[in-house]
Amino acid sequence: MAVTLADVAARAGVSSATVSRVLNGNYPVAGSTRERVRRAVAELDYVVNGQARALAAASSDLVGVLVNDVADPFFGLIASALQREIAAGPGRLPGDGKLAVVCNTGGSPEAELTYLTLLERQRAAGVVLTGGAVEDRQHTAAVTARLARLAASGTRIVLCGRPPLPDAGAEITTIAFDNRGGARRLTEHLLSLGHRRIGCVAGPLERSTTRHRLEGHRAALAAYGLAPEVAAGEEFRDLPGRPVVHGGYDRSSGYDGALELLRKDPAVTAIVAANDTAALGVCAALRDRGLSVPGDVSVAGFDDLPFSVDAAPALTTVRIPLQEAGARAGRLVLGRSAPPPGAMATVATELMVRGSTAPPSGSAR
Amino acid sequence: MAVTLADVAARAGVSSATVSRVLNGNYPVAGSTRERVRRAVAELDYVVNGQARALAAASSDLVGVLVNDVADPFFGLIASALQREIAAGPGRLPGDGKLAVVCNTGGSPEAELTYLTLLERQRAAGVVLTGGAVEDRQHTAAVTARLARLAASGTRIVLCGRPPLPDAGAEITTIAFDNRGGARRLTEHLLSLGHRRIGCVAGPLERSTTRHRLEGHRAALAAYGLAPEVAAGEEFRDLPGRPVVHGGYDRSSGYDGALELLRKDPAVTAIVAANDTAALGVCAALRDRGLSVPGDVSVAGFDDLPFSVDAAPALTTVRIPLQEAGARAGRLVLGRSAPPPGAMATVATELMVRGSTAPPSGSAR
DNA sequence: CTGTTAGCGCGTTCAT
DNA sequence: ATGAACGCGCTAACAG
Repeated sequence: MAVTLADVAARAGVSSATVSRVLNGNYPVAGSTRERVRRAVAELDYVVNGQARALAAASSDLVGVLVNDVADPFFGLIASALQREIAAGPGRLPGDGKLAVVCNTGGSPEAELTYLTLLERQRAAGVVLTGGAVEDRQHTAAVTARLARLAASGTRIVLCGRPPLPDAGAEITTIAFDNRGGARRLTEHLLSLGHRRIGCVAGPLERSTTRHRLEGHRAALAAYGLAPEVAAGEEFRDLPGRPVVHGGYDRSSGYDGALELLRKDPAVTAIVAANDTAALGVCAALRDRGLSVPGDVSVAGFDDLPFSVDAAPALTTVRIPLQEAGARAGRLVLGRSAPPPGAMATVATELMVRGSTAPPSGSAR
Repeated sequence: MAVTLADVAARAGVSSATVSRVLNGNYPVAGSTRERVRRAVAELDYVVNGQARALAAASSDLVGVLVNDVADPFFGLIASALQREIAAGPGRLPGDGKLAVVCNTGGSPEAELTYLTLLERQRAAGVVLTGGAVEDRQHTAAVTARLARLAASGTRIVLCGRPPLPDAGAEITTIAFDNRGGARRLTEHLLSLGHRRIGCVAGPLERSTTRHRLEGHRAALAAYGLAPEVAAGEEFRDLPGRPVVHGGYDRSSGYDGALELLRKDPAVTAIVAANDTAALGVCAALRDRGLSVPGDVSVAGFDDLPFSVDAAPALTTVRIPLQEAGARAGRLVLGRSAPPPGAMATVATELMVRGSTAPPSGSAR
């Protein structure tokens, strides 16, 4: 069996309480005693039992990080920055080191709830939910209820890259991404280049990120008099000459979406993709159709993932400071930094213009 | 405070032991009693305390997955497949659902040991170490010792994408990648195209993956009479006309490495990169130098990550079935599938020839 | 089938 | 400054 506190105590000739005090350093212990205990710990290769400690102290050092897709660098970048931030490191207290638990929901609402249960069961110190939320009334209510309970029991909750949950109380801090503004600037960029027939290969339906990006897109069109303003909650339908199709955030969704878009409107001169990965698929589909980018069709992505600059041509996209956001979420979930006013901060996004967008071929130069 | 077993028991008018039995379903309970307990659980929104359960049952449902870089899709793909495999799912027993804890070591030996301690403290059900190992005598010994102790205390250990640890006993199962064979076939491909001055922008020094890929590279050269066989353990030095530089697995390392390589030997006609991400950096550096790929210089990557096919030109690379390997590691760490003979399996790698490699410009066609 | 009784390993009183 | 004793919430052995 594993070595326990009592073993160490026996070896050091003290009581287990003393060993506990030495280990946690939160109580005065005589120097010589401390030394003896330290030696015994080393000699026995003692490692505290996390569950016993958590049970007795009613606290744990686990921080859950829910992501929609670990294989997607979007989440990887957030998670790695977050993990770096909360791990024990030089210049930080040893007990401060929390263990980030990256949980892959695959975008499934059920998996999300399952993981929240698991984390509640583990009495996690904190939970960070990253990326777009599934906007289903019932699911939102279920998540809200679970998070409220977690928060009530002392678990710190942070939302990173998803909209705030107004009904959950003020205990939940939100770091939102300005997807709407970024999308708007992106479409404005295309419009200013002269594009008028702009298609969207959007993300999954009912995902908050998808909705926000489409809202920004529509706002830009509306500003050019090309689309009616869409009231909140209203659905996004195709407009003549401005088709929209939905898919996932992966390359093949982009590929298929582009083909579908071309079927709907063969005359589009620009395509806005759900994200950079999908944009690569869009480019591939266009290439396979014999269309050049940006000669025949301009293509834009979103997120500015590291590989975007190496695509052919380099992708025009919208940069989200994912690492900064992840690090900040880490500080917030530890309580190391104070929540922003209103428990909510929006991180700015930045338009990155590169080679994949250009004036439409028929435009006067 | 949180609802406890006793609360549920009181509410249902039974003993806590009965509630425990209903929850775990590992003991006969009368149907009517079970129903009453179920109702009480639902009404009270009861969630078991994981630590208490783990403490009492001396087991936990945590599986640690150590990765060198969560932001790198190489690890993301392994981790997501693994997590999918070990999570509770349809057609699996509910208690079977384990929680994968993705731990980001950043390639740091200290972080690796820290996480192993943390996982030991949590009495993890299993630990999977993925990706190349740091080949330092002392560190290897430390890791081996820790893993041996973990294994002895019942934690299942699986190595995925790193070489076996011979001294740790047979309890540790290894899924190795055939980096050596893949690298060899890759360099053979370049040689057969007519390249003779081939540079390497290799991975970090002392990383097992780096060593294996370089060994394969050298083996191919040797087969063409272009390099002396290198004895095991011997260092890799430059050969005339076949320069090697070391860096990380990121894009900027590839970029810098390519520039350094060109300084060492401006006449190289082909460059083998540490992985696909670095290869993109290599291509960018060549482009910035006014060299075309593959016109002036051929470039090859490794891993065949999803974006490789969309690079310009598409990358010739070596495919590793990362998802299959991750899923297999998941099954092994759960004990759901039997270890291979010798506790070690090697997954094959496959050469993917694409547009980034071509005969050298001066070659007779 | 169900209740009672002991711990699991540790933190934390309360004494000393 | 140190030790003894209790309890965290749950499972498992033993009765009944």
